[in-house]
Amino acid sequence: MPIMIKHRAIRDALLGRIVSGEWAPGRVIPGEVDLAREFGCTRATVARALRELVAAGLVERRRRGGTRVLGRSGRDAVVTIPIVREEIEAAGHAYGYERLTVREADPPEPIRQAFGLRPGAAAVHVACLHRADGRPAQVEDRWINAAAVPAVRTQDFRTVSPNEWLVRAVPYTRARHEFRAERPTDRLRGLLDLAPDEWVFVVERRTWREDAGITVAHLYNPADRFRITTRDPVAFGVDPGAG
Amino acid sequence: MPIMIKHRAIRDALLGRIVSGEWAPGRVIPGEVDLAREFGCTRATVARALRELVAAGLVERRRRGGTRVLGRSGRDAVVTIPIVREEIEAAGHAYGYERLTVREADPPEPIRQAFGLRPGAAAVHVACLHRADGRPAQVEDRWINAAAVPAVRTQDFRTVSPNEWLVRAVPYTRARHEFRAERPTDRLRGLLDLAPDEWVFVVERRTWREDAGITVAHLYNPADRFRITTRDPVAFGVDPGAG
DNA sequence: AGCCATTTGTTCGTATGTATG
DNA sequence: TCATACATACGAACAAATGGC
Repeated sequence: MPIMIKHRAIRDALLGRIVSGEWAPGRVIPGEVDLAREFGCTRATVARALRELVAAGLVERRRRGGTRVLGRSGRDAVVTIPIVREEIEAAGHAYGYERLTVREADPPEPIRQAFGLRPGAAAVHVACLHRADGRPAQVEDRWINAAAVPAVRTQDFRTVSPNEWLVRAVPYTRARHEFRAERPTDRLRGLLDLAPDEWVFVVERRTWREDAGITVAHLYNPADRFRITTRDPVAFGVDPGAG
Repeated sequence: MPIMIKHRAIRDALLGRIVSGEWAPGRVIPGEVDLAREFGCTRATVARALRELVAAGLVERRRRGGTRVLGRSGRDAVVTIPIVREEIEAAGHAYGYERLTVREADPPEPIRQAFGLRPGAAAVHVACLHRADGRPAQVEDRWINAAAVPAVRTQDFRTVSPNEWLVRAVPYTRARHEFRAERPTDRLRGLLDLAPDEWVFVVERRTWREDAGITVAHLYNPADRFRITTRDPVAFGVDPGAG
């Protein structure tokens, strides 16, 4: 049993009063000096505990106004974007990778806009197929901004998937994702071996480095065997470790 | 122009060195005392800046081992679970609500397990339909644990949707979501006025209070006109406010 | 509108504990 | 073993914002 870490104990004690309803949303809780006296520590320690509750979105603080409990609209959640290779191997299946096509070309209009490229500027397009025990699991369709990532021209992606190459080679500063379901094209239906009426679950991933677009990827998954799950954003609710 | 806040300035300076690639993943960055000397402050201030980078998942710290830059697998993102009424009104449509059924009954096995209920224990089931300008937008199918939320028996949900009633009346401590696409039942196809081959995008939401399950909801959306988007978890990358 | 006490926000310097290479 | 570097905490001081008189 680890010894008690004060700021964490305080944070958890306050958390308990909030989730138990003892301190209802809207209520102003005692000030730092009062809490410091109650818990037998200095203001700085209480402040640190409160700062974590702010980061978790549970309370709001204002000078002079004190610390107020927020109502949890409770709509924020954290998703871990799955990496198909890891998912397949974690499930105990054999991972298979096959590059379908790679070419340098003029990207279509929506992609060009995402990259902020002028017409005629070049980009690299890669399509590939990921398998689990030989069965198609995901089609990856990706554009990479050749201006932002010159090294992409030297890659043929024959054995390394663009996904894995990019995370290693190219740092990015922003990412955005979109989840949706789509009617598959005939090509997708064939590649993924879909049931006649089956749709695809699409994960669209875009990354930027500062303001320059790096890549736009469409990850097509058979909707019958794909899902995305979330977890709570308040990490310390379940894991007190990350302080 | 706000005056410089040291720990924030330091945090951003370090962030810049990381995202620019000057400090590549795997590299051990200078220690707290060195950074404190460089930035002209005390160790505590540097430590606070570094703590935020840890929280953001950009670096890893170990006693004696120092602070190491992490490769961004970059898979964490934040989703805001959409509330159908807000989405519809934000889009400038008229929101319509219709309760379909409400009854107290024995929940099916998967729901019972989620609630941790013994067979025979009662729960309330509600089904309702949300509309945008009269057009069906979402079917909400929900079980509520009557043991954990006794007040649910007094509600008929004729005018207030279970969603909005719950967020007001029942605090929760944990939530989990799952996104997937499904072949609709005939009933759903009719209710949502789906195209003949159209699938539904399902948001499954479960909430708990401590260890007691509160509710399991299935939100069925026409896949043709529904999507979920994410944003970056590193708040200070775009908004320096949340320190 | 303006003053002012209150409360949070930031930083300092110091001290000591703890994991670890 | 032991020096190292992070981790926690203290007490003090001043700055900045702001709600209420």
